[in-house]
This record gives sequence, C-alpha cells and structure tokens, in this order.
Amino acid sequence: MLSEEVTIHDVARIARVSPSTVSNVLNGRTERMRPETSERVRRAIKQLGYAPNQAARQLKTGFVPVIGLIVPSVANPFWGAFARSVEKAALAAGYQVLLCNGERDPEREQRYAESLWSRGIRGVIFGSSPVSFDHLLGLSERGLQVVAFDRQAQRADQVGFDSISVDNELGARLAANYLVTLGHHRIGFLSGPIRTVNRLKRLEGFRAALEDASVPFDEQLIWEGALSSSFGDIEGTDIGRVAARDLLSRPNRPTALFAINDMYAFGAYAGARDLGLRIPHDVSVVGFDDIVLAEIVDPPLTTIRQPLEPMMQAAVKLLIGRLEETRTGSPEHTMVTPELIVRGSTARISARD
Amino acid sequence: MLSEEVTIHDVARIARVSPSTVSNVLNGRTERMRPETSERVRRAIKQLGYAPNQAARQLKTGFVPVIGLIVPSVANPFWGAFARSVEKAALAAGYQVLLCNGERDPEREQRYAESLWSRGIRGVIFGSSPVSFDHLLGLSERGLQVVAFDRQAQRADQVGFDSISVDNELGARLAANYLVTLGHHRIGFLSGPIRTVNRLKRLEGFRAALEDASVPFDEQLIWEGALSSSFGDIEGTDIGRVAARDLLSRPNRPTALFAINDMYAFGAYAGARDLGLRIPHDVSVVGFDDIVLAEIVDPPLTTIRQPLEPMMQAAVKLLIGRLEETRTGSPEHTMVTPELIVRGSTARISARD
DNA sequence: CTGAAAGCGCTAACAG
DNA sequence: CTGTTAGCGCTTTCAG
Repeated sequence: MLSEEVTIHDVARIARVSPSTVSNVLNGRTERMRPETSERVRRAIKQLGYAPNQAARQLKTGFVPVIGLIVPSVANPFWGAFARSVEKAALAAGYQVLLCNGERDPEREQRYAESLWSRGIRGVIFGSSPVSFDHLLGLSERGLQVVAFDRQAQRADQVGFDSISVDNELGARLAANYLVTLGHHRIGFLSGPIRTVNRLKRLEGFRAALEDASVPFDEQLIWEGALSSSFGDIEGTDIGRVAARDLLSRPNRPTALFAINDMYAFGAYAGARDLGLRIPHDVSVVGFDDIVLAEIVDPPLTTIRQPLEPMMQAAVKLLIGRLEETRTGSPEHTMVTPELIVRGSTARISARD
Repeated sequence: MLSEEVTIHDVARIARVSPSTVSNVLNGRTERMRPETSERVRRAIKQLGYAPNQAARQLKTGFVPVIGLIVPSVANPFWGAFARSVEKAALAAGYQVLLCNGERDPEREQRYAESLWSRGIRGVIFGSSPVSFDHLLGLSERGLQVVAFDRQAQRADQVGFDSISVDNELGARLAANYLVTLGHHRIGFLSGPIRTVNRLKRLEGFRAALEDASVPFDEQLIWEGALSSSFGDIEGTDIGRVAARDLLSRPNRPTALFAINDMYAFGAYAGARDLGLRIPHDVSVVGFDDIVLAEIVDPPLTTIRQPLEPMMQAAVKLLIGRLEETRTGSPEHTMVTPELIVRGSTARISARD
C-alpha cells in the first residue's frame, strides 16, 4: 500500500533536468531558466504528486515555518478560541501552529518547549501566564523566543520575552467599580489558584477599586480554589460553582460576585441556582474575557472583554518579527485596554427584596 | 544571542567517544557498552544541554511520532474537548498531535493533509465527518492512514479508513423517543447544513423515532441552517438561536426542539428567551454530545452523551496500530452506544398551561 | 541557463 | 565494547 516516497530526483529524471533545477523551481527561482524548463518540471511534479520532504529541507536550511503555542488546555472554550485566533494570524503569515496543552504544569510546559526546540521550532506563544518563566531559562538562553499573553514583565523575571496583555488591573477595576456603582459592597472574588500574573493583577485591581470607593475589603470574600486535577483548569465551572455555593450560603452573604473569568462565572451561575438564588435578582455576577458563550447564557453575562483577535494578531507579529530578525533588541510589552460589557447578570442592589 | 546548535559530534567530543556511541545511548542501546561510557555520555549531554535534531533523525529513520488531527475548529468547545482527548491518548502512546482547524472546508482540509504528509506524518484523525473523503484520495493512495470520527463507511466511499462512531441514529432516536414519551408531537429539528454523515444519521434516527410512534412528521420543522462563515461552525449557537426564534414564533409552534448538538441547543435556549419562552415550561430542548457546559447551563441540558474519552482512546489506538503495522487489512468500524442523559430542559407537555 | 558536488545531523550496518 | 562509513532528501554555491 505504501508506495515509495517520491523524491526530487524522481522529478528531475522525469523532467529531464537536474535536481537542483527542480529545487529552484520549488523555491520560485524560475527567472533564471527557460519557461519551458520550469513548465516541464511543474508537470512532472504534478504527475508524480511530489511533495518536498520537509525534514530534509529543514535539515538543510535550519528554518521551520512553525510556531509553538502553549495553553493550559483547549478543552477550555477560552483557550480554544485563543488557539484559533493564533492559528488564523499565523497562517496568514505563512506559519503553522503546533499546539500544546500545558495544563499549567511547569514540567509539562518545559517538556513541550524542549520538544518544540528539538523540532527546530524557535518561537513559542505562551497562553498561561505563570508567575515565573524560569523553567524556560535554558531554552531561552539558547535562543528560544517567547511571547507571553496577559503576562507583563516582572522585576524578578530572568527570561526575556515580549508580551501583549490586556490591562488586567484596569479590567478588574472596571468590574468592581461597576458593581460598587450598583450599590454592592460585599463582593465575592472567585478564582482558582492565584499563581498567574494576570490573576494577581485582577485581584489587585479588584482591591484597588474597593479602596477607591472606600468600601471595606473583606478578606473572607476572596475565594481561591485549588488547582483542579485532570484536565487542566478546563472546569473553572467546578471551582466557580463550589465557591459560589460556599460564599452565598454564609450568613452575611455577598450581594455580588466577580469571577476571574467567564467559566468561573458560569460556575457561579450554577452555584447560585443550587441555592435557589436568582441572577441578578439575588446576586449579581461579573465575569472576565467575554467568551462567545457569555452572551448566550441566561442571563447574558456582564463581563470584561479581552479583544483576543487583535491581540493574538499582534502576538504573532511580535514573534515572527523576532524569528525573522526584523525585530531585535529589548522586549516589547504591549498593553491593550479592556472594556466593560454590561449585560443582564448585574443589577442594582436595591433590586433585592 | 542564538548560540550555536550543539550536535551529536560535540557530545561525542566531550564524552570522548564516537558519535555512534552517543547515538546508541540516545536510543537506549546501552547494554552493549560499559556503564561508565554511557554515564560519561549522559553527563556530556546534560552539560551541553544537547537535544537531538529531530529533522535529522526523521530524515534518517523516516519515522515521525506525530499524528495529525483535523477538526472544524477548536474554538468550538466540543472540538476543544475532543482535541484534548486525542492529545491525551496520543501522548500516552508516545505520539504528539498536530492540530488543524479545517473549518469543514474540503480544500483547507486537503491543504492541511498535504502539509502533514510533507512533514512525514502518515496518520490523521478526522473529526468532522464529511459526506465524502474524496479530497483525500490521492494521499490515501500513497499510504496516509485515516481514522474517522462519527463517520461510518458509506457505499460510495473510495477512500479506505477506520472509524469509530457513536450510533448516531440510535442517539437521535433516544432523544426523539424521549420527547414523544413526554407527550411532544411537534418537535423541531435544529441543525446546520446537513452535509455530514453524522448529521444525516441523526436526522434519520429522528424521523424513524417519530414514525415508530406514529407521530406525523412535519417537514417544516426541520431547520437546516447555512454554513456560517468565519470561524467554522463555532457558533452553532448562532444558528440555534435563529432557528429557535423562527420555529417558536410560528402560529402552530413546536413544543420541543431537538438540537443536532449541544451548542445548537444553547443557541435554542437564547432563542427561546428572546421570545419570552421558558424552558422546559414552554418548550423542551434536547441536545447531543453532552459537553461539559451542558450540566452548567440553566436549566441543565437533557442530551445524548458521546463517550469522547474512550472513543478517542480507541481512535488513537486504531491509528497507531496502522502506523506501526501491527494492524493491517480491511477497515474497522467501531460503533459505540450513546446514552440519554435526562436533565432539566425537558418536561411533559402537560406542564404547559 | 543548467548541473555537479558537498554537506545539514543523525542512524545503523559492519568492522575491528 | 566502540568506531568508521555511508547515506536519508534537500539546498546552494560554484562551474560550465
């Protein structure tokens, strides 16, 4: 069944030219040969169904038009959409994307990064934003280019990288501030383990907004879930649900919840429902990300939008710039502005009976 | 910045052995050398941070431990979870996964498949289940192994492939039958373009169930949406919403909706809401797939479960069996049984006022 | 305008 | 137990 692989020599033989001429045709250097020659070659290629062996080409040229993408897990709709955006931008620039589910596990991430390096891939986009990139230090020193998403540079960073992020602090501020405006003073903060820079920032922004409004901050209302096992954090829904159930069944329960992302918010919906509480009547909920589902759920989710497509377009551009060395020098950290999208999951506190 | 690549020769030099010895320890053939030798090699490897050049290895051995995965779009949560399952199974078997968003576009799929082939990848799992695989005929004849998901073989198929599917017809039957049992006689069928085998089967099962129950079948209640542009069919939600809105605003509106998958069902939720209709009070909804979100939404979705993880484990096993030629011969078509998961989106018709 | 030759980094006989 | 050798399929000077 497996027919012999057809090589550039076969094509050359059929076209009655040398392998190098075929190679030249393949690489668009047709200007220095008779049109009929290149035509003959092209026909031979078609006839044999020849496809260049990329491994050989890569071995020779050292170049691979592929970038790596490491996200926690594409099973999570946010990261799915994220990956899709990256692929779109990369494809447009002539690159393919090798997707890796790192599950927020530094070891796994490192293994993946090493495997990418081994395959000749020299650039990677990092979706999760771990507090430290130290596990990539070795590779980075060798020349691996990394672009981080939602992960501004920190003082302690040893690894150099470009980044593009939404202003997470501002986003959280917008959310908290909006809730305060609606009269909410007891606001729960729902999160998984706060071990990523963006979550840290969101928490900071949340606190800051309360402070600005002179709303007393209650440490008890910060709910930080454990890293759920198995599928990475696909199910912020799990944590969100448990968290909401816990917070909302306390004697002096919060009147609003700010979820670290939309999946947690959906979880909170379920948690509230478990308790017979209605949104936004009994409790307001704000999310973060604005994934597609956010406007589908009932009630449609008020949330903070991250403009994913343009961001990932920029990320890919940053990375390819590095790879093709059209851009060198010190890291670039782009920050984009998030936007509050008001939908139906929030209401004035006075709406409560 | 980009330090020289370190090769097997560098390691050999440092360890004071020949390249072949290094190669041997790399490939676990250490039994035929003094322990101290392999130890020396290992240390040199560590010291230099050496990683084998996979392109070279591949060129030499002709083997690539990678399988391709073509799905419509990982932006769709179902395909995200699907991809994640495949990755998990593949990783366990020592393979990586190269993910491709084919957007249900045969041309795109073909381009991707060719690119995979070029990279030496000889096996691919197909997520979408197009009516025809003819666009893969050329590659298949050359030896590309394909395993299809939810795509039983058809009489007209030219391309040979293994497959694993849920019994789609049965699944739809279960759904329709359950609705009939609840007293529903006018049931809408929500779908995008019915151009995939699994959708065809689901429609057939739906019809058959109605027939069995002697419920008159109303062609008008089949809603077949157009292929939405942009992001593949990420948003079954769009179509589902429009479809539900249309069907439910008719004079003699259906009392229940069967959505071709959970995303469409979510869309239907939104559509019903747009009309001020409540689920399941005013209209019952059944989905298909049982994605994670199905039990999170409000009300939790009654749906047909596809046991993704075991299915994809089987799919990967099938494919790798072919690749490693431990399995040859005629195609295998495995069919697994779907399960009706009753949740809160369905109710007896008498519940209506 | 076209071809010959060398070599990318690795593996696998086969010698020693 | 270890090293020598000969390519895998391609690109790329450099000659003709």
